Amino acid sequence: MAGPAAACGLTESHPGCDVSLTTLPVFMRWSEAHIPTLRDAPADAEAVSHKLLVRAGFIRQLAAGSYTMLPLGQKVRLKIMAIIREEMDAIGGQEMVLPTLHPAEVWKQSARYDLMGEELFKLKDRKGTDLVLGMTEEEIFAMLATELFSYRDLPQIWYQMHTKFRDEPRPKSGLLRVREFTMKDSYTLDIDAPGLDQGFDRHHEAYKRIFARMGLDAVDVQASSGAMGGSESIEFMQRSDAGEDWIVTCTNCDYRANVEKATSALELIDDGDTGELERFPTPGLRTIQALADAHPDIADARQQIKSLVYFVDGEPLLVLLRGDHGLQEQKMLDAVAAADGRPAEAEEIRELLGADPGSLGAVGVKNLRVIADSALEGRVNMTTGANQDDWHYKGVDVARDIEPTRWADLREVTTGEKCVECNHPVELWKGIEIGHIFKLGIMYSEAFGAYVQDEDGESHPIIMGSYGIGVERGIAAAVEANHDENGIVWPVPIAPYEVLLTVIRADDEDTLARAEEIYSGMASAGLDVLLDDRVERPGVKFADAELIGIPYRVTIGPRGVAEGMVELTARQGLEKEDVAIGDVITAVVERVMAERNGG
RNA sequence: CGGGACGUAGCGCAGCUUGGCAGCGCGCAGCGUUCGGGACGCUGAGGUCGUGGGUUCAAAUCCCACCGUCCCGACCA
Repeated sequence: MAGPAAACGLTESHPGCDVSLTTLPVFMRWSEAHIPTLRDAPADAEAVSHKLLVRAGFIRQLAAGSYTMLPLGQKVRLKIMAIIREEMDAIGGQEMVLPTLHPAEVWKQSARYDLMGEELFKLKDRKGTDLVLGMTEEEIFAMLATELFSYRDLPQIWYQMHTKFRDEPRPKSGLLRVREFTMKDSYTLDIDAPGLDQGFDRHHEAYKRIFARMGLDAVDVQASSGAMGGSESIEFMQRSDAGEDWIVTCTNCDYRANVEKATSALELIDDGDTGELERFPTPGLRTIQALADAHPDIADARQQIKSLVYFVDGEPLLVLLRGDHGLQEQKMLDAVAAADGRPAEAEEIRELLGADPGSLGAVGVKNLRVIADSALEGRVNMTTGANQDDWHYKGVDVARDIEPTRWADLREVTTGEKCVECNHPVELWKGIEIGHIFKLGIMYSEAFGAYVQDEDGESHPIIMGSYGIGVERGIAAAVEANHDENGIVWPVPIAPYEVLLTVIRADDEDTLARAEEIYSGMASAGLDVLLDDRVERPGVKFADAELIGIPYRVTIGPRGVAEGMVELTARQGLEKEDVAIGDVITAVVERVMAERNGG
């Protein structure tokens, strides 16, 4: 069929090619029985975005955590990448492409070969050489940075967008947690801390613009740097029940942080005067609650010291918290600069402390490291296990009777607690991490010898920052945030197409000819337009259009054409209006242009 | 890695308890009637029943092992 040549990039090699739904290799309709499942999809089980993206023909799963981007999905992906590229270039970023396949040697040099554990894909080539598939590329960029010698070469912002690999223990939720995905990773190189701050702030602002343009309302929150190392990091979280992170935000001020980092204000507790340390029998009382119930006068949960035994990086650690507080494991790991931690087994605990969980405590413990939560500081008349089954101590004066190796903020914030900055209540919500920016410092520069000389000829390690955006995760987050019971509702800037021409009676020559004229005019006007010239019943085409979620739909049918009219429908809200054929291109251009840059 | 579920046609599933011709719906192909909100009739194509082993005259069905996928947990920049 004769199509508008300008519309199809393949036209020269495919003279008959037309851009239309029928040219998509995969375009599927689903049985009626299938649709209710889609509509009833529980928000907290399998991610809605996954169902929608599969059913609307954007992605296909190859294996757990591996996805094909079908033509529609690839269109969205490329639009997101274009937005990222524009904003990165705008802050002075220079795009390059580094290998994904790395010699293991490189990762051993930064110590991350072991630090990253099993999440790092490791393989061997035919000669037996150990190789790694990159999960992020601080190492390779640091190696490149060894080619810089002078402060005059700085600052630099380098970036790339390509595939990263992670051997996730459990890929899930469609595109939200995968083993292979596209990441925009960028790196700043600076001579000093103020330079790093500037590069970091530029990324912070650029990321806000990127996510706003993607139609997301991502929230920037304080975050733990985890195994990446570094001094400070900010995550960009899209609120969604499909997310896996919990975020704490103040209901009054602008305090916001990942629970892995967040803290809160606590009410002061008056313990009275310090008393005598005394053992007392507590037969059968093995939980905080049981002890509190049995001895409400001295062992309210807030008067107890909770003692947990962990192994962090293989070493035992006794962790102390207030009885009613929960441990935030990432905080514990950050506090002792460990990569990896797990609760100790009952036998291990007995061997270390001589008692079973339920009767543990830190009084008199000298044989292992003790880390205590700051909420215990200055407390007296506390109750805790005596490291002998069925015995506890009361009258514990934390300062007098316990010698923590270290104090740290370890407890997990919960709903209803007060903001650490303004004392108003905080709330918790789930979010999808779509971006993360880190102030790394000099660890990679030192590992790879990336030094530059300053004005005085003195040599300094380059200070690095690193910054990541997960492209496919951004697609999923956008769908989580923009859908209704009929399907996806793409924001214009990342929609696979901006306008869809739905031809009713595409087997009618006059109608189709008129539709192709409109198509051609829209393409010339710079619109990203798709023509649905399938010979299908109207209901089918409308339902598909809504499932796919192209922002504007122009319905062209014999009835309207006879009167010189077409129907313009916005996907958002599905409001329809009749427009004269002569005006439709202008009408759509106006609407699309107003939304194209997002925000 | 622990717990749970599942694996039968392109998709969604039934059949398995009680072994005996491999089925249904949708989709797909052809013809016809339809056509502004998921039409219908007739005809037809399409399956190593996840893989391997075992029991049996006979296995989709019973037993064992393995593989894969999903969910919960653990884990996770």
